[in-house]
Amino acid sequence: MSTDETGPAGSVPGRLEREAVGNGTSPPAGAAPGSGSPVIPYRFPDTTPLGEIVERFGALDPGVSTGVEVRVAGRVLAHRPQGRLAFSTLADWTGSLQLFAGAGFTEDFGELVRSRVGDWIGAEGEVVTTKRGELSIRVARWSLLARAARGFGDKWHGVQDPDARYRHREVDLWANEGPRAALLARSRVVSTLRRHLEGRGFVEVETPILHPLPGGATARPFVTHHNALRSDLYLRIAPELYLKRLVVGGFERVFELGRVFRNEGLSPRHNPEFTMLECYQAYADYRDMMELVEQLVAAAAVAVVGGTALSYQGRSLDLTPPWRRATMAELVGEAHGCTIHLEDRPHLESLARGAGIPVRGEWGSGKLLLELYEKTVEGTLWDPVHVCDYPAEVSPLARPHRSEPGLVERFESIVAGRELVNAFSELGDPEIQRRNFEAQAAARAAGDDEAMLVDEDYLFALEHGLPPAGGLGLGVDRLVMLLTDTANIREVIAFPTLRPLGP
RNA sequence: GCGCCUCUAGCUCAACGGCAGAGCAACGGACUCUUAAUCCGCAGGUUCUGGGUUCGAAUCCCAGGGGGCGCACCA
Repeated sequence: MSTDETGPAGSVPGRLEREAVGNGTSPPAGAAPGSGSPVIPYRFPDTTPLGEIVERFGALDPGVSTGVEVRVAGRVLAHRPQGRLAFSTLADWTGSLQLFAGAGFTEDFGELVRSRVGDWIGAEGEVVTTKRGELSIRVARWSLLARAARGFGDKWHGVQDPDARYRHREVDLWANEGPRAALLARSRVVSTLRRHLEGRGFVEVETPILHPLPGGATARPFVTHHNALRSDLYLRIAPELYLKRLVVGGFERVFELGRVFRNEGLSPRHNPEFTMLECYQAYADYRDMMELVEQLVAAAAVAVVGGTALSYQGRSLDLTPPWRRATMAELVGEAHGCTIHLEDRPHLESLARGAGIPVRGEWGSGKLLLELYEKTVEGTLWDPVHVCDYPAEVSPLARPHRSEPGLVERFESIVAGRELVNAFSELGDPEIQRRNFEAQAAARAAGDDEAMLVDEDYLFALEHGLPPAGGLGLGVDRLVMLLTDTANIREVIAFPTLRPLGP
């Protein structure tokens, strides 16, 4: 076998046969060992994308011969042999086009007739229209590029079983319409975010994924172990602290687009690993971040759907800047028809009990306000809102509000009832930061296993001076969900986390 | 982690206590303009797994496994 230049796929047809266990398919009878089973080429260069051909020739009259020869490659999505003629639908990632073959003008016509849905094929021929007027390639020569030994699902229904779709995404991508569009949209979103930030002078950086201490968010981490260092490390729950250390180091505008990992339950809106955009801008505050969020989201929307007004899950959604800005206290007051004062704890407590929230004694009035907001307001917000001015006690990394005691300059951007962005005027005072960390550590000691730890390296960095800065974190998967009108986060992740099969 | 629903041929689904079936795919054949091509033929099963009830279980019960949704947690 090692001397056979056609390689294993072409030289050992018997192997194909043994591996074709799925649906009982096997090579055509004509491809028995030694009797000329097709030779798979190592390359098939200089092809024209099918979408380009469709666009160039558009609508022609029936029965036209253009005189233009093209070379194309793709996957057979439908196959309609008809005696001494055969029609196939070939698709690549730019579009699809019909192949038109005939015994009188196509080399190896008999073999082409035996090709199957799912096979990869390269072909050369003239661009024509058939008698019925369909743009086609009149195949003169062709080559099998890969044999599909397994099927791609039902012709009408594709593959519907979610388990099969997510476990075998390669099948899903060919068998169903939506998934490929969703992943391409995701790519456009990421590319747009990156270009937009670079256009504003931001520099993309990469910070560690293996953290000696989890930090930058309240979440349970994944733990792993480094053998040579003989120490446990944590997969990052947020890049925040490292990015701000870069700002201390003089990187005035930084961003990172990357995966973070949180050891929490799965749901249609939560995957254990997800993509977050975080950026930090020196000399800016949280109001500047609101403007940045609006421009980033609007740019992504234009890139994917062509505008900032769209439809999500049957409801219209307008992402056009500027977005509404309201404080958390205002929104909670609106919902309950009263005025909220953070210092009026008995009032907050009675509202919470009225809303059926189990109030815990150790909660401060800030935590009470946050609970009220999350349980009674957040899910009801639809069009975008920047929810501003969070309680200090639930925001250990944000800077105290310039005029409102007990609050910090923090906002979350809520779109379609869900948190899309979390952002602050960054806390640069190392003494306040140390006190906040210590309060978190105390909560952790009291049993809150999502509370933060004291990060001495981060405090050391702050002691060298963090300039005034605004920072934001944006959930990229959720943004893609909004722009592709999908309800399940797994639809916009190529290979979502699934429970492993087997014993 | 808890609750509800679900799992039948490669795929999409019937059969719902009484012989496990259809369409598509695949395989063999016919067919010179098809479009979900059509027509003829052939083959395809641990009904997710293991127990139980019953004369008889895909169907009812119990346990386990995968998935979906909801709750909790969170972005």
